[in-house]
Amino acid sequence: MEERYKPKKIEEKWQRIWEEGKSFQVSENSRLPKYYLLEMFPYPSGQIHMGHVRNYSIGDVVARYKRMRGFNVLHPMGWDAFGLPAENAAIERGVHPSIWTEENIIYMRNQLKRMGLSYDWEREVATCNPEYYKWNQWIFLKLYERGLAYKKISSVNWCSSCETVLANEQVIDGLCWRCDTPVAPKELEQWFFKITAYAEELLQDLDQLAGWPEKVLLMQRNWIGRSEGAEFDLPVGGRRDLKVRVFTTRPDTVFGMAYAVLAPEHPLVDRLLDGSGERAEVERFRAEVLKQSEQERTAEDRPKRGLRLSARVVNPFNGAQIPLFIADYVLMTYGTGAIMAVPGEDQRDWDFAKVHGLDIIETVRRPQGWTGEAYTGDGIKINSGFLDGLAVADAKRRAIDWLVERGIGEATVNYRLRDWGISRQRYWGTPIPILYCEGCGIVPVPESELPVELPQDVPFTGKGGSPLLESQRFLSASCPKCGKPARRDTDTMDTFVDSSWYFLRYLSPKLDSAPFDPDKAGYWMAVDQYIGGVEHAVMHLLYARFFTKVLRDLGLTKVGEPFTNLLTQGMVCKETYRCGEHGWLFPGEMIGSEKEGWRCPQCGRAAEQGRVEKMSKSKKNIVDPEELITAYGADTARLFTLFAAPPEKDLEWSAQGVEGAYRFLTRLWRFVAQHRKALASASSDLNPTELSQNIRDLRRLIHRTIKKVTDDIEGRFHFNTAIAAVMELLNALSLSVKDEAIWKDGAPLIKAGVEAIVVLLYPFVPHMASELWENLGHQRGLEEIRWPAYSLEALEEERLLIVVQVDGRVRGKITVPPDASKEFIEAEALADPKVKGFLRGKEVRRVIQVPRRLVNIVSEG
RNA sequence: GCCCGGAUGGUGGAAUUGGUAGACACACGGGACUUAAAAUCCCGAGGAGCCGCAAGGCUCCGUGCCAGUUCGAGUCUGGCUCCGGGCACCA
Repeated sequence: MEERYKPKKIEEKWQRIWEEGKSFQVSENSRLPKYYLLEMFPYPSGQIHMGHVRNYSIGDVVARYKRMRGFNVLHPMGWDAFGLPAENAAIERGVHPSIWTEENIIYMRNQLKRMGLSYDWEREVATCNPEYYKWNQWIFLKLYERGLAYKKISSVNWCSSCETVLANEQVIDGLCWRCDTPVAPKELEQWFFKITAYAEELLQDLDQLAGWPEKVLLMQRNWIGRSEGAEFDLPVGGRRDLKVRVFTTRPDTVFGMAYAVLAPEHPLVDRLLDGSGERAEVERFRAEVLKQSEQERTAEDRPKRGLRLSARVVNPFNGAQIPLFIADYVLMTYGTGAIMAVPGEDQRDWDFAKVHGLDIIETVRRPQGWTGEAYTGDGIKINSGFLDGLAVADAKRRAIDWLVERGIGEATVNYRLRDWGISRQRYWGTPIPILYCEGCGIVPVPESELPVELPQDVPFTGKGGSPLLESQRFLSASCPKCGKPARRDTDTMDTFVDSSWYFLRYLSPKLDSAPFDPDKAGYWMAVDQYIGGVEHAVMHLLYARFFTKVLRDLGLTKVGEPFTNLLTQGMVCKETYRCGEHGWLFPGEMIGSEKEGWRCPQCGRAAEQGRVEKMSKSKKNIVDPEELITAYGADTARLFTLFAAPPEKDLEWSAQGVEGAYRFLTRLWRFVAQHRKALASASSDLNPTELSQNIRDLRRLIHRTIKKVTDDIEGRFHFNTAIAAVMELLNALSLSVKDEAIWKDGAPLIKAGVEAIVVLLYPFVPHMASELWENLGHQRGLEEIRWPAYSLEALEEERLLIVVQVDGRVRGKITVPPDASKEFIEAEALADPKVKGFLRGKEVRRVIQVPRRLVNIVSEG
């Protein structure tokens, strides 16, 4: 064994051994219980970043740990390979998206392999391969057959100069990111998946997900946004043929209705106009509203803008004619696109009524001393006709009954969740398998003709709509029904479609007769542990849950929830530097020094140290994992990211922290190298003669460390504290080996301690642990070794330290035998000289004991 | 704006169920080794103050801010401040 730790050499060695030995390939044919571990697959952007290093290091700990616990672990990896950056690279650098993507995958796969991650690479998938996206198309057709895929008009961000659709991130302050032209909405007919058909089930089933973080469940619940209420019609004054259907969650407040509001886009608005003057005003108002984002329109701190129409509507409950408005704070996408407004009991309506000088009628008695504006709490109904005297909940029911009896309304459940728009006017995605025939209309591409492949020969200009429109070969087809010429749909699918079922494709990645093998899904599903960034807490996870339910209803899998346990990891952050004039600076490009201060290379002015932010290219605070691995090795990179913070918290990058992780590994290496010979001759049995106190303490520490590391990995993924415990054990062993007496009687224990460290560290730093294990004389690799057990007997404390408080403040400490009685401990505590001092002249009122920990003596009432 | 989180020494963090705040590590300071430096090893340390020649001992304050519950609060409750994630075409 070499004296020096050479990570490059040993990491290459073990990676080769794992690869040649196919150590991590798994099949369904195992007597062991299955464990499906999944990490969110990366977008192949070019290089892995620290977020990936963190995500996959966490995952690999779990994978290797679970194998040691005797599970048949499926741990796959693949590529979320469709997306905008590839198309941007094509536009900016003239590389074809498929080539750019393929090169990135090759490079990044190599980087992941150099991290020593225990994937079954035989199962790798890339969503941009026709063998994969064929099944996106197949699933689309199944959804279409079931009425779960449909077309409707919706608006997109349109740059009139580039004549193209922009993604939200390509719109900067309302302007096109390429040409600074103001972006305007444009109405297009687009494909939607009817996720709302599953809204109730998606909500209900959250209750089954005990293994998900509470905050994610809450975010999903709020996103789905179920609200119960009523829908009913308001007749338009003097227009027998017209009525406005409104949705409200507060049917009990109908007697407080001061006015009604339509969304400016509401189709009924045009039919309510009186003359060209009003039409022009409405057009002007609509144009203003269109400039605002939905977020701006609904912001509670902005003035609510509205336009009063000449038409009036009738409150069916009391026959009152009330004003009708169009206003920005009512959205066409929620409810019926129209509301009744009750300023007394709704703050938005209250704000609006104040601005427009409208009546405010209170319909719920305010509590004593109420000073607020709109009152949304419970109470007794007033000013409400037949509802007077009822509580809010009863009044809601009575009001709905009243509506139902007269046939003008009904109880409804409304969701904030909207259908999922999947159309994208782009090239680098899955083509939507639909044809348009002049005679037959919309015709799905027959299954037998899938996949509809992306054509290679298209220009990438960033202008003029989807590149697919430029390919005649792609565009023209013949109608499968009548054989006449037909035109292909040129939209491609949202990339969230790809990632909504990839975890199923891993189960049979090469199958060409179905998206996945139902038998294999029966064995592997659901995913036992899913690990990825918090930023996916709502959308990706909701879409994947939706797809799983649809695939279940298609009879392909039995599970209704894809991910049993979820770990959402925090982001990787680092400090930033910027120049007042030239913006963000790379630490490496600054001039000057740490002592005299860093300066901007362009203007020489002092660089301000900005705050710690999420690593991103734009803020120039990225650290390339490649350099890290080259300089220190994969084990150090892994150890640092796992030790610096618990997984769910943000991780702050620290060059010194990396240095520290490396130093620990070096120290461990040196320790084993120095004592290897002595350890080799140590027997593995302890001398049965009486052990000294020091040796008994060391034995307890070893077992306590095994327990601590086990509990930290198993229960809560707190790898930082697990590693800290191992460090403590190494510190203790380092002291022990200096003690002749311990060597004499306890050599086997030192050996057991070193081996425990190596085995416990294997999930974290597998290369180093494997190399040390081999050097300790073991023939079988750690892949075949079981996780160590601890002995309860060895954990037994020989004496307990009890803290003694007087009136809640620590005043003394006593040591007692572990089986000491309450009475004994109380007597000892009261007898402690320091405690006595604090009790002098005071009366003991009561004594509180926490078993094995603490005594609190309360002296005054 | 709305929804969801977070804040603990000079720094990252620990304290798992309301019971010794600061484990482990980094940075720092001191010492050993060395001709010297690096590396390594050992020691110290939350802040303020007090007692003592010294070793050492003692007191108060302290987990973003303000209240509250409790014998006891980093942990629970209410109200704030600041920072971050998501908000439906980034993935």
